[in-house]
Amino acid sequence: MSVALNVTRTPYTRAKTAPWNVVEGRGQMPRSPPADAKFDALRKMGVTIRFERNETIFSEGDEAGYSYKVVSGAIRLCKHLANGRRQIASFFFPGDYCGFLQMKEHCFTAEAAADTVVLCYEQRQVERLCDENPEVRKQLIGMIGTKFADMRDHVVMLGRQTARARVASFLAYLVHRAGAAEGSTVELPMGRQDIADYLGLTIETVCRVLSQMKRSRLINLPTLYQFVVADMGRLHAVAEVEE
Amino acid sequence: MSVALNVTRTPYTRAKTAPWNVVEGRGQMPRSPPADAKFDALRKMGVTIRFERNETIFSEGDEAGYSYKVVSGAIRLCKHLANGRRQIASFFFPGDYCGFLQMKEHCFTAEAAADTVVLCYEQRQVERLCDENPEVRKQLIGMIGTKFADMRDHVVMLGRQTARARVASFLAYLVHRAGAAEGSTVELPMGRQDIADYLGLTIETVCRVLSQMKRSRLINLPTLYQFVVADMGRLHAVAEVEE
DNA sequence: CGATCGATTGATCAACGTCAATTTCAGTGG
DNA sequence: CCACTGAAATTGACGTTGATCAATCGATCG
Repeated sequence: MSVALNVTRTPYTRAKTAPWNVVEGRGQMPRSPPADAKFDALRKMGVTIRFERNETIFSEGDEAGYSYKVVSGAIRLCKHLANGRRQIASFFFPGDYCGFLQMKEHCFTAEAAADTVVLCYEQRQVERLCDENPEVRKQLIGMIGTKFADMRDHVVMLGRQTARARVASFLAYLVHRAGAAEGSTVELPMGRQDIADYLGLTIETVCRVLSQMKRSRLINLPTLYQFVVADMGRLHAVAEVEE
Repeated sequence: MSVALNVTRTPYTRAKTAPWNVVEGRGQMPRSPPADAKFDALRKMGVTIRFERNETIFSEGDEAGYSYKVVSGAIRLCKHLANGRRQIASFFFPGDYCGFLQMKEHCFTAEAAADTVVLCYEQRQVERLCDENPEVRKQLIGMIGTKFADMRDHVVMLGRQTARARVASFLAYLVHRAGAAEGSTVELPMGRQDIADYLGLTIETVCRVLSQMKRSRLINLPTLYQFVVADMGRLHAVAEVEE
């Protein structure tokens, strides 16, 4: 799967292919709220697997035999372009279901954006369960709908927002997903390059915007992988207006 | 739904709200292939409606009581931003199903991008049919999967492609959807502003790129609403490499 | 304590947006 | 059929945002 690229800029940390580390234990449950309802019928069939940051979960072109539910960490779904660039189409956070009904093969690559624990399901079983159980079906369709809405928002962001607005939107989204209040510390599980590749920017631009937001006391960055929003109102203003 | 905007640039042709023109006849079938299989169970319940270019089909915030199948023309699904700009998240072409399972209200606006005929279904009935008939369900889920893949490609385009590459990708997509061969004339049902709003560019940039492609004999533009690709290989090269 | 990798900052540049004319096109009425 | 009109498309001149290139910083790990 890995192709020799004639890259001009520093290549990404090469995503390692996972040796399929099956973990016996059950990972701790998500920090975030995305109401989990009960997905128990599925959970019973899931196998817990741990991935290190940058490990590949599946590659574009692989047969789509499994689907995943994130327990902790984060998954990035991305496409590697011919010129050595990357675009991340989605992140999956704890509670998110990452699967694709009726797909023969994956058209994107999934990698761990941080050290990540997932529950892994056989696709066939998910589909069977879906056929049999209308409740599970509703759940799953609901999730798909949510992802759809998220992706449309992503499209709007990429098409029409400035760099500042994109970063602000992203931070606001993370705060929302974490169910955090103004002033509380929120995890930023992925690296700067991942943020850039999600927002359609360069890592330098992301850094500059974050630094500038920090200087203007809109946010604080206690560590590389955490942030605090001082004023959600202002953050939303930057995210939405920013004309 | 229409809000007074303090717009600086020339406003779009104001989308007229449809007086719900129910048409008795059946529109001519799509020019394009998107293998229709059979959707007959649904077709029976559909009501044919005609919309003029720029008529609103439904607005963001409306109750999601109906779904639509495009017979001819094109629908744009878009978001109107605070600063008077617009981003189109999807186009729906003949054969496409535009509907949203398990959604209380629409989070995007749908408008006719050209004079358009649709089949309109009651959402409740679609869902009931979906519950009862596994075949219809598979069909629908398959369509959703296809739209998902399209949207991911859209994200990649917006995030990582140059203006030239975006226009080339879009034209290639239309050729593909039309099932057209190199050298044959393909319809470009929507206006330039719609193309710009889909590609995340300005109308001026779209015009310049199209003109330049015409000058370099990559494409021809017999009328405003038609184009011919001289060399699909070159078009794909521009769409994908374009580093 | 050095080495390494990711993050940050600065200087410069090019792609695309903005603003401002035309030009073309699709109707409409004589 | 042709002149007139308004809307959309096109083209040009110029400015701004974010990309590129390059150097430095800072944390983690032997």
